[in-house]
Amino acid sequence: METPSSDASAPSPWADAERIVLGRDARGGAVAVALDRGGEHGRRPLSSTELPVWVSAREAEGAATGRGIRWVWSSTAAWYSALLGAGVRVSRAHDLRLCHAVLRDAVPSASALREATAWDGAPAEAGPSAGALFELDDLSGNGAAGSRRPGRDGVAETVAELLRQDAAVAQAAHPGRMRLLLAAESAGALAAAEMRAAGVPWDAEHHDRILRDALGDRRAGGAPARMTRLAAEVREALGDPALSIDSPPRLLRALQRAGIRVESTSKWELGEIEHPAIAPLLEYKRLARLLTANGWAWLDEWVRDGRFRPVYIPGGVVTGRWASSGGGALQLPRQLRGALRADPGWRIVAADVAQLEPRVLAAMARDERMAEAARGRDLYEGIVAAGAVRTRAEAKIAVLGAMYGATTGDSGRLVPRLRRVFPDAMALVDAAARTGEEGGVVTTWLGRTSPPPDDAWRAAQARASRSGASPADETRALRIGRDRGRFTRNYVVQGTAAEWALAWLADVRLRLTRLAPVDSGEGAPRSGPAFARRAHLAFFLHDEVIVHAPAEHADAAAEALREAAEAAGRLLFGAFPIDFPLDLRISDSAAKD
DNA sequence: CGGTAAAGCATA
DNA sequence: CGTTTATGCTTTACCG
Repeated sequence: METPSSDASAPSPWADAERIVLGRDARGGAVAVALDRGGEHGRRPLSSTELPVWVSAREAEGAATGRGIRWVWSSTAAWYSALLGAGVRVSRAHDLRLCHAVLRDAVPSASALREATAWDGAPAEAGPSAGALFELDDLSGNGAAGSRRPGRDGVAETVAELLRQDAAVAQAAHPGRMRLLLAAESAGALAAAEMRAAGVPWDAEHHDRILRDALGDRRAGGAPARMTRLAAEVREALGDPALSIDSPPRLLRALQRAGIRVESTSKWELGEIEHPAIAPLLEYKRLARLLTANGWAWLDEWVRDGRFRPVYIPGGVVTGRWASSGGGALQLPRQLRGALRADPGWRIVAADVAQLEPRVLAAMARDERMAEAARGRDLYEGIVAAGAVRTRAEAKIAVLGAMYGATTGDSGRLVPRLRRVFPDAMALVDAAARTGEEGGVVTTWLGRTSPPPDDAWRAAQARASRSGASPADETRALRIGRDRGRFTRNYVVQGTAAEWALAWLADVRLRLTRLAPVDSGEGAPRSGPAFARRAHLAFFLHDEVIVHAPAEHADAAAEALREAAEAAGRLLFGAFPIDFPLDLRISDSAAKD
């Protein structure tokens, strides 16, 4: 039930396609409602067996006519996971729950939308350990439907919410940009569901080898060999044979008893100390972290049949970045990247954007000099060449300080030099910080809007502005204000970078559908759904995309990644001369050198 | 005993 | 040449 690939051009994620709403009727069965400009024109009940067949047929028709379909549903995590489980893939969607969250904050005048509070909050979704994806029967009311939020999947409510969202988009500050944002957000949800279904190709034996090399042999009922030995060295050096190293308070007391003057057991504080206990202790902590976070227990829980299946949460971070739940997909240590390994006959095509955030800042601010410094490979070298600072290391610290709001140390000292050379870029982040300090909201390039100040901010400001406020109240209000300023300063940059990355991901996803599937048999993936028989997205991490591709399509996949990056830049910033160069690697694994 | 906070560290 | 943004996860400590 593959959707056919078009020969020449990939479908656009942004196209103004025909919309078909999927919802549930009173008995819980699926219903499709076709909408065009004049309104509803056709309604069709679908049994749980008809649904995937019908969706697949409409999708194929849409591809053939060139106009395409945009599927509108309450939640991609629920509806699309079920369709994928039945082997059906779609090109475009509109995820009402995700788009509701964006519009609610971005268009405060859309009161009908704000009042539809059933759309707030988390989606009904399968738990991370459930393993099984959603069943179609859940959508037709026979399964765990009782546990789902009522009132959101109903077809009337689904159509009503879409109309509220259409009205809200029209009221947005920049409706065109908002449409792009909603399409990007929804495309990201499709990609997340597909990546979960396909899984990250994961070599459990290689992972096990990394663990044994680092930790030593596995011991039943105890810590691995090397950890046990390091722990003994630490106890010996501290003269405390019974010390429990895993307990920070006990460890801290033991360190202090041994005459080591530290206030915490953190590695950056310990790193300053010269004492025979320190080296084995730091090594022990490093290994303990590896064991508990990504050790054999993680492998047993999260890797099955050569695939790691993380749970992505699109839009899970206020800035629009994805979050994850279970599996820790967004915190995979670099040490384990080598276990992300292609199937036999396949390749890992890994791409990441060099210095995405400052490039995005240059483009948003229309800062020509900063864009010039960014042209080519390394933005930090460009900043040195522009004369702002003397070395690449200084440039990096200065740029991070500018985007994070550093005020102290070398970072804070270097930021003013950046301000002299790139006044437009700095004015943008400085203004965002000022707005945040004053309690205002800021928006990304496409219009995602930061949350309003929280209760702590309002309470602190209120206390400080009373007559008779103490100096302590004023200091506290100032500090909380600055904290919020650093948040909004970073929000506009991190959020716009997330938009660029979503646009990139969405475009890559559809470009890859141009590549033909490979036959089962030799070179076919070891496991996974039918759509994963061709080059497919395997991993996404803020500014990095990994594609799993048949060896013969690896170069084409790399080209798709490059073309999509260029397209994303043009989509967001038009003709403004900013480029987004990629680090591209084609290899058997995702290990970095 | 169960739920939550905090520490600490991994990622961008 | 620095610790400033956003997260998730595991462990221990602590509270009712």
